[in-house]
Amino acid sequence: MSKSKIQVDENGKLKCCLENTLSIIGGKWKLVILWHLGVEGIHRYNELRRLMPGITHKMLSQKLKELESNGLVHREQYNEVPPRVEYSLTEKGYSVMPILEAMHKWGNDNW
Amino acid sequence: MSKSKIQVDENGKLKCCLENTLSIIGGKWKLVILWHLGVEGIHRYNELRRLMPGITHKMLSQKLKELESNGLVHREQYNEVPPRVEYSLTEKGYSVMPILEAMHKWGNDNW
DNA sequence: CCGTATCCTCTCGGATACTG
DNA sequence: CAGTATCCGAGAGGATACGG
Repeated sequence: MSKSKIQVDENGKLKCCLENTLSIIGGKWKLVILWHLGVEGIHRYNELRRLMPGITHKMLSQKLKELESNGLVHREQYNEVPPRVEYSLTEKGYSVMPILEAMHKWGNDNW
Repeated sequence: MSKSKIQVDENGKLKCCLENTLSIIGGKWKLVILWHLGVEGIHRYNELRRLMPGITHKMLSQKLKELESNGLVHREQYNEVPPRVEYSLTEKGYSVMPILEAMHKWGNDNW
């Protein structure tokens, strides 16, 4: 097994990339949310809740807001009664799919 | 942007893959440790400490032990004076490199 | 040199109730 | 339906001191 192609640009540079990335898509729920939106497309708020039985109201809205402010998720609100809000991935959101695929593959290979 | 190739096998199956993967390589330090060992090869304990200025004694030894018990890291102890311990990646450890590369690339592209 | 043991802080995430 | 507010507990992570 040869060494990786990854090279460090300067002192600590790559480490910072990893930490920056983790700060945006880390935690218990963000990758799962991104996966649902990436694989299945647009979802309403309560659809996402049903798809993630373990998540709480607070976590879902909080993580969606964080993902939106980081430009990974787009929030479309329709002023109807009852209210309707649809979430989808942005271009930047889709760009994390390779990470998701790599993790999914690794999870499959090691279980 | 078309949908991802990821497909869900059954109800919640892929989500579990992600969560299992996260449980092993998640957290603040594990990916950084794997990166150093994967890119630079074998390292002694104190070398790793110097490469990760922020990490504490407790975290480094704790995370190394977890990575070892999960079969990602190999620990080789030499009974000399002073003691010497070398850490390296196992085959399974190297198998997480695609995830690391994907995250590194994403971090670079988005900064 | 390479750790472990304690103790402590602080953030993440959960439960529950309330609002437009 | 789609959230926000408040409170709370557990556990991750840090500082420091001690041991083999």
